[in-house]
Amino acid sequence: MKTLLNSTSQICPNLITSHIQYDAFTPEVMVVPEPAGEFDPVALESSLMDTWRVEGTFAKSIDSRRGHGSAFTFLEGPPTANGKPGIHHVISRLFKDMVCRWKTMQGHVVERKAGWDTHGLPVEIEVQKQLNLMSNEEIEAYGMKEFNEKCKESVWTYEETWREMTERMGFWVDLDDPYVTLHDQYIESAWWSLKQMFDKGLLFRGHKVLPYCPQTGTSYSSHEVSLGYKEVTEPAVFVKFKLLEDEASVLAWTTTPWTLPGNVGLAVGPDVTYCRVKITSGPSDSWEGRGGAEVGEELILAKDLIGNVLRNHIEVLDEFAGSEIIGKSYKPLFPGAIDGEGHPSAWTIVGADFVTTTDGTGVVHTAVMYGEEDYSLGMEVGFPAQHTVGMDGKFIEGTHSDIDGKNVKQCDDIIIDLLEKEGLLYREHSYTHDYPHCWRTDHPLLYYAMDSWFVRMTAVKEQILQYNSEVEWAPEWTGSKRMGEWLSNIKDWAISRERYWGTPLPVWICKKCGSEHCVGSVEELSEMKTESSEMPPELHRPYVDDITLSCPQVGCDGEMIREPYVMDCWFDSGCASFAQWHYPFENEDKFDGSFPVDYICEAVDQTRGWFYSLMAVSTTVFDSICYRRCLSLGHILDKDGKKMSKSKGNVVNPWDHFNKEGADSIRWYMTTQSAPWSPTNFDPNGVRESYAKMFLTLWNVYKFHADYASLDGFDPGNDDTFVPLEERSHLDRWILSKASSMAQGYHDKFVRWDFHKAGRDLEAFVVNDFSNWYVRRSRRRLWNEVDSLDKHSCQNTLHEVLLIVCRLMAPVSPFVSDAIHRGLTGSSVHLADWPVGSDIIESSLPPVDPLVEMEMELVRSIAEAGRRVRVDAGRRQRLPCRSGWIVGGPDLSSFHEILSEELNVEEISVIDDLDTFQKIEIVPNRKALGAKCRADLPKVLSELQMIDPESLLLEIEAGIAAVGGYEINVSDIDIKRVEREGFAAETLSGDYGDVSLVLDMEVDEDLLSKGLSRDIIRRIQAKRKDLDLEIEATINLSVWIEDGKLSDRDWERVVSETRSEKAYLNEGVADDNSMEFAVDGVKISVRVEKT
RNA sequence: GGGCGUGUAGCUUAGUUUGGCUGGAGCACCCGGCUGAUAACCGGGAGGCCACAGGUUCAAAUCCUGUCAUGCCCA
Repeated sequence: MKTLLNSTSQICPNLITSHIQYDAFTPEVMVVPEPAGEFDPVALESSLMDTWRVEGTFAKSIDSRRGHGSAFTFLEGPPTANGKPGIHHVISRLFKDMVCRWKTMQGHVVERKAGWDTHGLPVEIEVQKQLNLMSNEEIEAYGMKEFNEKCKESVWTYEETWREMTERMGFWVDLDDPYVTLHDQYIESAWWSLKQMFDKGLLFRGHKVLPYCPQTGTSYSSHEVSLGYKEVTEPAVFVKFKLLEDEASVLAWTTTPWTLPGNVGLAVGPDVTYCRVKITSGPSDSWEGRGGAEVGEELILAKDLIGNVLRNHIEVLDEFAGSEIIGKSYKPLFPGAIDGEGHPSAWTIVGADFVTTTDGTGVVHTAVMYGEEDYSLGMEVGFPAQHTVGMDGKFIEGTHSDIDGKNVKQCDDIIIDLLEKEGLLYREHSYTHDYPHCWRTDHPLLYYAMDSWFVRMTAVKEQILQYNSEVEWAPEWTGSKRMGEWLSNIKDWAISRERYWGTPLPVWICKKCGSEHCVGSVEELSEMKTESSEMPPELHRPYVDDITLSCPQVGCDGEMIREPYVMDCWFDSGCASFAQWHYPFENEDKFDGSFPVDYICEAVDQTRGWFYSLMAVSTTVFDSICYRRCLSLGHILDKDGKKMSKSKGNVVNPWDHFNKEGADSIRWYMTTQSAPWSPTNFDPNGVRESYAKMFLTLWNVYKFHADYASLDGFDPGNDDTFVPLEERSHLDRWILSKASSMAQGYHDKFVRWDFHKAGRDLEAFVVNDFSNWYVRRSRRRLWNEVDSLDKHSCQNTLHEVLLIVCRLMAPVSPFVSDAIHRGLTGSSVHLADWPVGSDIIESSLPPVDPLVEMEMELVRSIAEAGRRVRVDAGRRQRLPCRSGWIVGGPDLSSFHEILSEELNVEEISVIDDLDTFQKIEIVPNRKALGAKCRADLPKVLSELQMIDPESLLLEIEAGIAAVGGYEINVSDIDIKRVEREGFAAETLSGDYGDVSLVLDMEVDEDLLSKGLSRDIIRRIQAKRKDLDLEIEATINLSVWIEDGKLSDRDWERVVSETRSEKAYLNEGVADDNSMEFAVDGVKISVRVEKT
């Protein structure tokens, strides 16, 4: 007799050896499977990683598709390797990988170049912390060259960790030839693109108001600002601005008195109501601090705020809309601090929509350089943009003799005194609010207009909106709403940063004539540099800072100096589509073949990040979209829906799962547990569930097949054991058809980005249809040691369905699918074709047979119903029924054998006489009736309930039915058949109509004997399992039965089913080694011994 | 403060586009059954103010308005 190899120590024997040579263009070499062994995902995945490395499977999966000549291009959003990869990186890499693998299997060439984002503030901050350099001065004292060297090193801190994670999770991307934003080639491409913008007149100099720390000389990103909010109490003042050609003053409020010398305008709401009031009494007793107003003095402020602001009795003289005072001039608070020459709007009242009456006076003091709204308003109405404060945080000479050269935050009090002396202060008070502070020095930040370079995105608004609408976004609203809203309020893009580590801004300005020049290549730099300048060893600061250019203006012999900025690192990554190829300096073919890219995928926070910068660059440089499809992923949160953060201690380490359930289980879990764009609450139990349900089940199906195929020497490539579809059993044809329709649905869901739904369907198929029904029903077919058509039929079917399943799941879970595929065919699933096909490859799915699918569905429903019927009738499952009847429905005679086993019924027959067991019921169709009866629906429903169904049906057939005054026809009701009382029966409704199952509840000696034998067999088998016996092992058996009878035939069945070598019935006496149990009052003792 | 998501059983979720039968599954739990079938399987049960409050409608988880919670982006 053949024996099954005990192969628990031998995991996937085909994996490690790489001697098998594959060629995607030769037919697959089928193999006799080896026994599968126990499922050990970590060992399996580790050995597959080795196999892939040795075999070069990734490269082969690409190269083998070159024959079709159809590319699908992917662009990797570059991560920064100076931070550790976390679980959230796994999810985005998963969806990148999944689509690329899928498209590869569809026959496309999918090259995947890795990329690294290596510039930017986070890198500098990291190094500053490391070296304890807390200001720009300290960095410069340390040495910019040395500092940047440190940055360059720091960028690779976690590269190895990233590589390990990437390989371990099975993300196929070319890490050996990545694009790197700090490479000269990459920088040169970025320079080139900036020059395109410059030549189109889209690059300009302006100011950007940023939170700025004068102590460190650094402006801050919003991220850094959020690190340093503190609650502070500061002086706030109500200031009188004396109108020219009018007795009154306009009252304005500010919490930053130091900005008052820079005041150049007052903003009012055009639609806000203002009042002119007259002071009618002196100050109240409760007056605090400095300031005041004379009786008779007139003030203007918003009507709604009079009560909040004023501390004198007043008389309202006039009431008017803000628009009426727009254009009026007032006396500057600090004459001479700002030169208003050429700015007629300076020190006038202007209208602005952002003015509200929620606080202050309804009049907004505007100092152009010290507030973002102030600045944009100033640009709009033509206020002078001049500083009263230097980069050192001190007032510039000539502002006012009392404050010149002094730190602004220390001047609040002096300024208030000055105002008081001039009679310009109405009132002061303390104001408590959250204000950003420098996280390094703890000093308050100043909002300060920094010199900055901009890309004029406002000039290409229409184009970029158009291109955005051409992208296929998943989900749709990321594009139409999130991105669309953002773009419709598009602002010019501030691309310069006053930093050290980044792509240097390639703009030089002539000291003599002031002309600007943007350098677009290394060659151009070399041609234009002055003789005394050296070519830089790399395109970074400080080297490029030292280069001066000869001014190209005709008639100018000036020297050009570089603007000392680096570029926003979003600009770097926004150039990835061409800079990864060093286009246009080389690789023109590669760029042409991959632009616009077919697919990108990142988390949703990239909408305003990389998704935008790519689109901004491609619109301004190429006048084109950059990507055709964009999948925007939801964030990964902890199991309670909270953000993962180190401080909360809820960060999940992917390795915890890599080393436990394996990468495939994480990937499957992440794919199936929610829509890609929905936030994912990461539940470690969910990963375990995926492992236990999907992978364990699939592996055991595979093991079942492989173990017997190995034992039988089944070779799927052997024509002698192949069974044509039409000769296979209904069960085989059913699972093949079911696999086929599932595959088609799976594919359709992939196309619609519904990967989660696709995965759930596949899982349901594997667990419910394939394992719990097909394999369970087929188990005995393979136990048969003799070769038979039926056994071969089953083996071929198992082989074919497993292949379909592996190929469908390969993009999601590339390890287990490959292990099984290699076990079945000797070749990698990643070299196999997508079973559903594509526009370039054929489908390989078996035919769909809707009839057999519908019949089997009914058979399974009947089997389930049978168990319910037994429970209701109190008849245990192992006690057979003599007869069962099926009433109605399609012809299920081909399935009677299955049904009789499932139901434990000796004989299944079909009868037509519905009325023996059934009656009809009328179920109202609410949708149809509601449309017809509207408000009368409840009345009609209750009347319908009263009517005799049989006669109503007759009336409907005759067309004379009416209920509650409404004519009722067939479409208003559904007819349902239900079993009559008193039968052990159940009726099912479905596409096949109504079908009833009726069971015969009679009991006789023969049935009791059969039931008894099943119970005895079951006990013995459990005992065998307890004893850890091999399946082939034989036993010696003794059975004693009291008050019951087992027929000879049933006793023989017990003996053979339990592989008993010696068997004794009612011989000798039961002893301590035997087990006792009772079935239907019959006492039984059993003794099992190993032979 | 603004924009865009999300909120359904203890947990993970389907259903929301297009209103209509008793809101459907899985995990966990309880009862029963079955098993040489795997961390399994089958039948049944318990568990839902469908975040909350209004509105539209004969009818709302679904449409509308507002509120709350949570997440992202912007200020």
